[in-house]
Amino acid sequence: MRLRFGLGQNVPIEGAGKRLNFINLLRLSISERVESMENYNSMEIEGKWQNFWQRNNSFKPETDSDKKKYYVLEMFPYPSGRLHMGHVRNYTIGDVIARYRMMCGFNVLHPMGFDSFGQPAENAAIKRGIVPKEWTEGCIELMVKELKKLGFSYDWDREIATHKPEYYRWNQWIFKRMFDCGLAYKKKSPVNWCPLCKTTLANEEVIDDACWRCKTEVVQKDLEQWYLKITEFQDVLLEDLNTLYDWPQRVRTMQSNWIGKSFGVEIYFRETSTDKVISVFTTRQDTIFGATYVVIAPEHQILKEIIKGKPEEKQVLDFISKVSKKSKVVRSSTDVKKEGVFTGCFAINPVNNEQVQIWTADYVLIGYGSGAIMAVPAHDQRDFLFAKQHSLPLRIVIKDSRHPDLEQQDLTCAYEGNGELINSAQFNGIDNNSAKLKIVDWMEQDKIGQKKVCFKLRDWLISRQRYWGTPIPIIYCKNCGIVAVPDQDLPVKLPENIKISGKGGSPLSAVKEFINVVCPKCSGEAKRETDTMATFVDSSWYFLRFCSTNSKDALFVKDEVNYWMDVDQYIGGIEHAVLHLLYSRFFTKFFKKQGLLDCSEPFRKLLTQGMVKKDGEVMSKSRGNVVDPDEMIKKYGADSLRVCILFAAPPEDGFNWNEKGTDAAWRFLNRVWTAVQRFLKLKALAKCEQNLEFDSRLKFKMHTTIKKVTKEFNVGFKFNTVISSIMELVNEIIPALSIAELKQVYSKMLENAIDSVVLLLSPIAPHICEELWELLGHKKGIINAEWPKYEIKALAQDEINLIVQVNSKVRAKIILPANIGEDELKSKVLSNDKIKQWVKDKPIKNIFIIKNKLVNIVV
RNA sequence: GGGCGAGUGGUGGAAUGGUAUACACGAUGGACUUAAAAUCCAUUGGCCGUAAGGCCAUAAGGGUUCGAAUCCCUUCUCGCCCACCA
Repeated sequence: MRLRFGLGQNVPIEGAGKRLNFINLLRLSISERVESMENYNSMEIEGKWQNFWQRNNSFKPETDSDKKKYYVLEMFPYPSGRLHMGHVRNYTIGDVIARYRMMCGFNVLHPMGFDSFGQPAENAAIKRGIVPKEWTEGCIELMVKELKKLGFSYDWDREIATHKPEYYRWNQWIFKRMFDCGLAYKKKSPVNWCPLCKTTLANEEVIDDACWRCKTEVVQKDLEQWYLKITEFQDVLLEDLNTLYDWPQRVRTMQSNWIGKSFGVEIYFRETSTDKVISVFTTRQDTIFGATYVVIAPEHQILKEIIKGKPEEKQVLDFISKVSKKSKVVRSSTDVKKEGVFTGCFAINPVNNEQVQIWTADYVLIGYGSGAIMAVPAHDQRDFLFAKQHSLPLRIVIKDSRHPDLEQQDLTCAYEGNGELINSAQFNGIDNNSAKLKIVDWMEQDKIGQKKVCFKLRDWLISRQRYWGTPIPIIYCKNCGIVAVPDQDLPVKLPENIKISGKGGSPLSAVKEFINVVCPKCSGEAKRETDTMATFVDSSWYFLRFCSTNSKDALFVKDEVNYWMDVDQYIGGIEHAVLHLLYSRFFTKFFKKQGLLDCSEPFRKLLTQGMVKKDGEVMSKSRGNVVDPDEMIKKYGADSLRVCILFAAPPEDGFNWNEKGTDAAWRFLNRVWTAVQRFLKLKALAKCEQNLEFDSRLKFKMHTTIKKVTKEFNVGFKFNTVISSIMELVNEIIPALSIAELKQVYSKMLENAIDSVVLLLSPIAPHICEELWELLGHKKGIINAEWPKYEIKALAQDEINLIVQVNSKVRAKIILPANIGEDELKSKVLSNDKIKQWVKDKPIKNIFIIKNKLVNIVV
C-alpha cells in the first residue's frame, strides 16, 4: 500500500498498522497547532507592502543601467471609472511577467496610463451636466486607486493620460509631419456614418456593418474628411508580419487578411459604341476565354457615360438609385438574390474579339479592384448564379478531371478547381495554374492587360465630429486654403468649459473663440478645423511616450526610445487584432522612416488574453452580471484575486467567473501562510538542525518545481499550471513539516523548500510573499531577491518508478535504481511475479525501453 | 461560403507519441466542536467484484504505431475571425 497524502507517494509501507500509527501521530500534532494559528490578514499586509513599494520607488527602472532591459506593457485602459475583471486579468498577467523579470535582474519598464479621450466622456457629461474633463479625471483617480490596491508594479511617475495637452500636442505634431509628406490628406468620399454617435467611423471600426461601440447600423455618407495614408505602408505592414513569430498565428492571419494583398491582372475591354476602355480586375486570368459578360458596379463613373442615349438608360438609372438606397447589410447578405440589369451596351473581350453584354449589378463593388469584373459563370459561383438567373451564356474553359465529359448546359454549379484549359485557343492543354503566368505575359506583350496587385486595405479615416478628442491642427483660409497650424502654436488646445448638447455636428463649431483665427500665412480671416482625431491615433504611439514620459520639446527622446523599444511583451485583448495593433505598426514604421527611432516593429511578443465571462456571457452593466473586483479584494484580498484569475484557465482561453475560485485561492494562500508560521515556530523551538528522511524527496520536488515555473514564466505563460505545481510543492512540504514537528528538529532542505515556495509565488501573490519573506528573516524585500535556480543534478532521482507494460497495458510498477543497465533491467522486469503471470511461456517478440520511465514487453 | 481553433470526470482544467483524468472546485463519509463555521483525514470517471484484481472510457468511426487524448483520414458539434475582395 502507499500513503497518498504526501511523502510516501512512491514509498510502499508494509502493513496497515504502521500507517494508522503514523497518521494518528500526525493528527495529534495538527490539532495541537491549529488553535495557535491564525489566518492571515490580507488587508493589513497588502496596505503595508503597497506603501513600502511606493516609498522605495521599487518599480522605477534604472537609468544608465548595465542590466538587460525588459519592456512589458499591457494595453492601457479607457478610464471608465471602474476596473472590471478583464482589466484585472490583463494587468495581473503583465504584473507577473514584470515582477519575474525584475527578480531575474532585468531593468524592467512597466508603465501604466489612460486612453482618456473618447465618446463615453461626452455622453457622461451630457447625462450629468458636467464637463468631460472633470468626469474623465475623476474616473482616472478612481482607477488609479483600484490599480494600486491590486499591487501592480507600475512606475507611476510615468503615468500618462491622452487627454492632457502635453500628450495630445504630439498627436498634432505627428499629424503635421504626415501632412507635410502627404500622408495626412483630405478627400471627399463615401464614409461610414454612425447615426447614434453622430460621427464618422474608420473601416476597422465597422463590425458587421454596425458601429463597434454602440452597435447601431452604419450608413454611408458622402463627406469631406481627413485620412491617414496607411496604404503607403501596406507592403511592409504585410511583409513584416513574418518577423512577428512571437505573435499568435491567428492575429497575424487576421492582419494579413485585412491588408488583403492579391496578385492579378487588369484586362481592358472596349465598349463598342463609345470605344471607352473598361478595365476589369481578376486573379483568374486563366479563365479569360470563359468570360461571357462584363459587370460594372452601379456607382462606377463610366456607367452613366456609356448608357447615354440608349433605350435602357432609364432602367439603368433607376437601378442605380435603387441600389444606392439599399443598406450595406442587405446588399452584402449572401442569401439575398443578386440584382442587376442589362445596360444595352456591349464590350469586346480582347483575347478573342468576342462581343459580350455589359451588365450592372449590386454584387460588384466600387471599392475594390477596378469596380468592374469579367464574369466567368462556368468557374465562379457568383457569376454562375447570376448567369442562370438572367439566362446569360457560359463556357467551360477548365476541364474538371472528375467529370471530363460534362457539357456546359449540364453544370449545376461553377467549377472552381484546377485542371487543363480547353476552349482557350493557344493555351489549350496547359494546366490552369501554369497558364496564369503565360497569359499575363501574352497580355502584357499585346497590351490588352497588365499585372496588377490589389489590396483590401483602405486609408484610415480619422476625422470625428466629436468634441472630446485631439483637435486637428488645420486652419482654412479664404486666400491660402488649407494651412497647418505652425509648430510654435501647438498645442491647439481643446476649449475646456463647453456645453455639449449631443445634438450632433462637431460641438467645437459652436465655439466662436475657437474657430475664428488669423491665418498664419496671410494674417487674413480664417477658421479652424472643428473635427477631432479618432482616439486610435492617441493609442498608436503611447508605448513610445512611456519611454520618456516627461519629454517637453519632442514627442519622445530618441535615445530612450531606442533603449527601451521594442516592447518585449505586450498583453491585451484579441479585439484589437486589427485596429490598434495595425495602427501602432503603421505609426512605428512612419517614425522609422522619419528617422525618429530605429525599431521597425513595436511589439515583439504578443499575448492575447481571453475574456472573463459570467455564465457564458460577457459581463456588462446592461446584463447586470458584473462582478466588481473591488468587492473581491475587500472579501479575499488582492493576492487571492490574482491567484484565482490566473488559476482558472490558461491566459489565452476565456473562462467563466466563479467566486468559488477566489475562495480556493484564499485557502491556498492560507495554507502557505500557516506552513510558514509553523516552520518559524519550529525553527525557534527546535533543538537542532539536521538532515531528515524526507530531504531527498523534497529536494527533487523543489528543483523540478523551480524548473517548471521558470520555464513557464519565460515562455508559455501557463500560469494555471504554474500555480498547480507550486501547490504540489506545498502539498509535499506540509506533511514533511509535521514529521519535523514531531521530531522537534528541522532540516536546511525544509527551509530551502519553504523559501522557494515564497519566491516562486511572489510574482503572482506579491503582498503575502513579501510579508512571509520578511518573517523568514530575509532583508531588503523579495522584489530584490534573486530568482531561485534549479540544479540539473537534483532533477535526477536515485530511484525510479518504472512502468512495466505487457502488450501496451500497464501490468506492474517497479522501483529500480536509476540508470540501471539494460540487461539487468530486463532480468529484473521479467523476474517480477506480476509480469511473469502475464508473460507466462509466451514467446517474447520485442521489448521497448523508454529510459527511466517505461518498458513495454510484446508477446 | 472561406479561414483558424476546440471537443477529456459532476465543474474549471492537466497530460503534445509512453502510467489518461495532475492541481483545484463540488460531492459524500469521518475527526475536532454543545453546535456551526473553519481546519484536518478519507473516498470520488464508469462497470463487475467482499477483496485481490479485471474490463471499458479522452465527440463518433477508421488508419499509422510495440504504444495515440496527442499524428493522419472521414463525420458530427461548438467557438472565434473574415466574408459579393472578382
